[in-house]
Amino acid sequence: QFSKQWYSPTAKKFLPDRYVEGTCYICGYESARSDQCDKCGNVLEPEKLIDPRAKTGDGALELRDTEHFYLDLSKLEPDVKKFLRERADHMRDTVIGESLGKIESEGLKARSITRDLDWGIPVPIDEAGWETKKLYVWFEAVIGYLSAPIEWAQLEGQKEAWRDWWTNPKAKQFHFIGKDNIFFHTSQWPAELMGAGSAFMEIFAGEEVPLTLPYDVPANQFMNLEGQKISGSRNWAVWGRDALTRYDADALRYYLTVNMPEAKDSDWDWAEFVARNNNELVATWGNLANRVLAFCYKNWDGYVPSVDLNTLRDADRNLLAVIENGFVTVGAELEAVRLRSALGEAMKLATAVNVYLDVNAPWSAIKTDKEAASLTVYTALKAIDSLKVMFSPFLPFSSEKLHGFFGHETPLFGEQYVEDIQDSLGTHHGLMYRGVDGVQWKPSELKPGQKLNQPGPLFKKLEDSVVEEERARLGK
RNA sequence: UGCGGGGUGGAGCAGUGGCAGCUCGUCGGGCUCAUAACCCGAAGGUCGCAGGUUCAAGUCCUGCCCCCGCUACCA
Repeated sequence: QFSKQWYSPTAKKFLPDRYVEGTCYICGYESARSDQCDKCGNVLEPEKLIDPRAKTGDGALELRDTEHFYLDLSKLEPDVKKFLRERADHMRDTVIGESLGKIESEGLKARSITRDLDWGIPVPIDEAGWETKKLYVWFEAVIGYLSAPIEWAQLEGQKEAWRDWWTNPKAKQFHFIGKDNIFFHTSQWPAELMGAGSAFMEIFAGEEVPLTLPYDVPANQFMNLEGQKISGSRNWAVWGRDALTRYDADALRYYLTVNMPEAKDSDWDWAEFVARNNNELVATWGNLANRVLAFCYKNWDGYVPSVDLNTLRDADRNLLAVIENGFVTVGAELEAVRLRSALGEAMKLATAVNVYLDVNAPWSAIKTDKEAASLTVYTALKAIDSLKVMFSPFLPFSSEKLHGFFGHETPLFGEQYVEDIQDSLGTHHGLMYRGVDGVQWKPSELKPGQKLNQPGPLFKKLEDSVVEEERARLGK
């Protein structure tokens, strides 16, 4: 299909609309973008722009025909609608509104999948004129969701392993993205998959099997920084590697999770980071683990109290039942990708253990009734050993550390490592993971009398001065 | 302009037509195992604005205001 596009003979290339500005043919504003006038707000037809010029300074412009490939999504509109309606109940309102809601009000239109760009993946056509064109990133990048697992499976030496996700009807695929990419993941990529139907597997493996469609696209809104949009070029950012030189990964992960823009934009605020780290992560959870382990390590000579499990009191059993139920409630929130809520549920359980300790006061009981104190400490330890698992998706490093304090034989998590990979394109790094056997998402089976390792604080309290230091780094 | 999402105590959020909740902060009390951490209690809200439907509205309807995104041949 052909369309008109502004071309710069000087630069010998087509210019994206956003690089073209001129006089608005509606209100006369002289610095209108070619597709929309910032003065009067009207959407413009780029070819009607008066006195068009390149923002890049590439001389006079002329309107030329350019040919591109299109995905005729309108033909798949009924299929995409059906796909989204089937998922509307478990997908976020923001995502369904932006996808199904929009399609219902505006329809699904054809989209070009090639661009006049000098970088990117070439269009695989040998005719003159196509050598200057490239595949549009959102047409090809999403294919990586399929091709990357296939490559991974081959590297792992289990050629068929990728099929666990792609031809297994029980597989649930989740796409974690930002709100600006909702269309590509809820509509275009599913349309590509549905359009291909079982043809991909027929060509690839000689079987007529369809590929798995996405189950959920839990897109987040945006996170700003100290009230402004994050911008790498202006250094208005929190750089991961840099921040990790000053803060523990789990402290950053905690704040990112509780502040995750699941329903609306949120703001990274350094004062709030410090407050939440100190008042919630350290105080409620870190202190709980530390106070019980330290108390036990000191008074039971480094061992879990050797209690008879049949003598557990009602209060002990009740607490453990509440904690055990957390694997259901936290698990359900995780599955529904309500991560803030999942973490909040786990924190509530940590508070429940703090309350239990306050009521049973083993530091008093130990003076008069060591057996009772043993039961309380054992119960609290077992609860913490379970909570560690519930916190582990959010706070993997501290959970592993805590796991170590308990003296368990196998680690909580497997091992990540980098491997050099050789393929037809050369050598590149592959991020690999060697897992741990068995299901980890289950209540603790802490053995009475188990040997503990010397415990210590899980997290660090942060000084208030951090706030000014970090704010001073911004924008420089 | 059109479409989608958001606007709820000081801060951040949840809320399915039926007594407006949670975390933090604030104030008061308790405890002393713990990183001055933990526990209990209290104060604090005309749910963006204006109408409407209903026995009953934060929730449903209409209009308006503000913020963000999509409406891009940017990723």
